Amino acid sequence: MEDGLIVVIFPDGGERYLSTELFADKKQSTLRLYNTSTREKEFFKPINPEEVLMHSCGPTVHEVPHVGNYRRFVVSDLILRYLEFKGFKVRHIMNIIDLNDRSIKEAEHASMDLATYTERCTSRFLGDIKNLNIKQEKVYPRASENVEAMVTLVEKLVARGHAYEKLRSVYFDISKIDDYGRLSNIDLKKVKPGKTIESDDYEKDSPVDFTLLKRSSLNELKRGIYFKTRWGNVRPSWHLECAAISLKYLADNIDIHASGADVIFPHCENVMAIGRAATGKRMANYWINTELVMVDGKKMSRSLNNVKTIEDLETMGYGGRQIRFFLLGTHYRKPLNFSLGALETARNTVKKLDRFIQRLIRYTSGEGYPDADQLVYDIKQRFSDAMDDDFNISDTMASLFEFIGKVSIPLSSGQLSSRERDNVLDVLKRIDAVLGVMNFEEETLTDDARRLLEERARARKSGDWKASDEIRKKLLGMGIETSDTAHGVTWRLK
RNA sequence: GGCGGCAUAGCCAAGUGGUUAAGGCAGCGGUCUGCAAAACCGUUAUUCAUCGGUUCGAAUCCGAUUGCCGCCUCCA
Repeated sequence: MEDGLIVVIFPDGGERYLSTELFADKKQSTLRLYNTSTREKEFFKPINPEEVLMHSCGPTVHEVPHVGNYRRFVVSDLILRYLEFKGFKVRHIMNIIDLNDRSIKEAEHASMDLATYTERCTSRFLGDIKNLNIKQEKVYPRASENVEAMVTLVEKLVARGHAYEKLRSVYFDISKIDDYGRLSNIDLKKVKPGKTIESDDYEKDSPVDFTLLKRSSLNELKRGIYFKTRWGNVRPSWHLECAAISLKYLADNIDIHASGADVIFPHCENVMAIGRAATGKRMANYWINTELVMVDGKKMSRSLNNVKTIEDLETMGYGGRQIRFFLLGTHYRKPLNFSLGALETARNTVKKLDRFIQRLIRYTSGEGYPDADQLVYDIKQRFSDAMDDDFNISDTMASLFEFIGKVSIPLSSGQLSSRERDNVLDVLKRIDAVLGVMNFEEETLTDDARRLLEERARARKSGDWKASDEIRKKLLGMGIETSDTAHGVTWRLK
C-alpha cells in the first residue's frame, strides 16, 4: 500500500504501543505547523532530516527592542528548542537589521556614528535575549556586514529581469512573480493605489514595486553611509537585507521562516518574492508568524507610545523567566495582552514551579508510589502531543500542571521513592529544555540565616513565641519564608 | 473600502460535532499550626457575544447581527 490509513484497535486503548518503534514513522514527523502561506496546519517535513534550516527575522536596532518584539524571538526559541527536543539538528539564523532608514535617522539625531549608535542597541538586545533564556547563537549576521551579498543578489535579480534601475535606485518588479500576494493573501488589484506609495519613491515603474537599493542622499554620502555599485552609491532596503542574509547563511530553500504577524505584508511577502526571483525556488517551506503584544487593546509599538522594554519590566521587579513565561503563555497565533495582572500571574505561576522543584530536590525518599512511573510516562506523551499540535502551549501547560498536581500527592505524603523522584526531576528537565522557564538550582542559606533558623527552633522549643515570631519576621526580611510542619521546620526563598 | 483574525468563569486561557466545558492566576472553605506561611483536600461557567438555521445531538458547522483587533501608511 502506497498511501492510506491503517486503523488498529487495541483492547486497552493502545497508548503504550504508540511510542514504540512500531508506530515511529521515520519519514513523517508528528509535528504539525500552521503555515501562513497555505493558511493550514501541515505536517512538518524537513527538506533534509539531518539538519533543519530556520531563519528568524531579527530586530531592527535603531531602538532597544521592546516586549512586543521579544515575543516573536521567544517563540522562535520555543520552536527551535522543540525541534531539538524532537531530535532534529537545527541551523538557525537571526539577523540584526542595523542599516535602515530609522537607524540612519536616529543616529544623526544622536549625533553619533551609525555603527556606534546601532551597536548600543545591539548589545542591549543580546543582553535581553540572554535574560529571556533565549538560546544564544554563535553568530548574529548584521545587515551592515553583508552588503556585498545584497549587491550580488540584486545583480542576479537585474540579470534575471526581476529588478530595474531608475535614477540610481534599484527596484523589484513584482509583475514578474505570478503568485505575488499569496503569502499575505493580498490582491494587488484591490489595494488602493496612493495608499501604498511612499511619497519619495515616485520613480518606480509601478507603485507596488518595492525598493531594493536606495540611492544614498547627500547627507548620507557625507556621513559615509553608502556603498559603491554599478548603479551608483546606494544603501540596501530591509526586505533585501533579510532575504540576502537568509540565502547567504542558510540556503535557497529553507524549512522555516519565522517573523511577526504584522510584517507578513509587505516584508515577508517581499522576502519571499526576492528568493523566488533569484533562485526559482521557494525561499521557505513553512512561514510562521507570531501575533502581536497588545496594550489596552492596541498593538504595542513605538508609534503608539505604549512600549515597555525588558529593562522597564526588570525595574518593576519582573525577571527574565517571568517575562519569558508571560510571552510564552499564550498561543503564538493569538494576540497577547500586556498588563500588570498578566505579569503578576506569570510571576506567581513561575514561583509555583520553583517551589515544586525545590521540594523535589530536597525530598528524602519514601518506599515508592505505584502510579509514579505511569505519571512520568503520561506527561512525556501529553507534552509532545500538545506541542506537536502547532505548539499548543495552553494544553502543554495544562499537562504540566496536572502532572505536578498528581506528583504532589506522593510527594506530600512521603511515598515517592528516590528513583521515582529522580525520574520526575528528569522529565521536568527534559520539558524545560523546551520551555526554559524553570530553575533546578538548589536554594541555599547564608550562615546568618542558618543561625537564625536554629535560634528560632530553640525559641519555639521553649515556647517563646514572641522571640520566635520576631526571628521569623527577620528571616522574611532576608527573603526567607519558614514553615512549621509536623515533620519539623522548613524554609524556602521568597 | 479590501483582506484576515478574535469573542468561553472575577482575570488569563484550552477545547472546534457526542460521556461530568482542560489548566493557570485570584478568591472562598477545610486539614495542619501556638499564630502564621507553605503544602495538601475541597470549591468557583446547566453554559461558551447576540439572534436564527442545520443535526438525534452544537461552545464546536452555516447565516445574520454586535463589539474588538491586525495588515493594506508610520512603527515592526
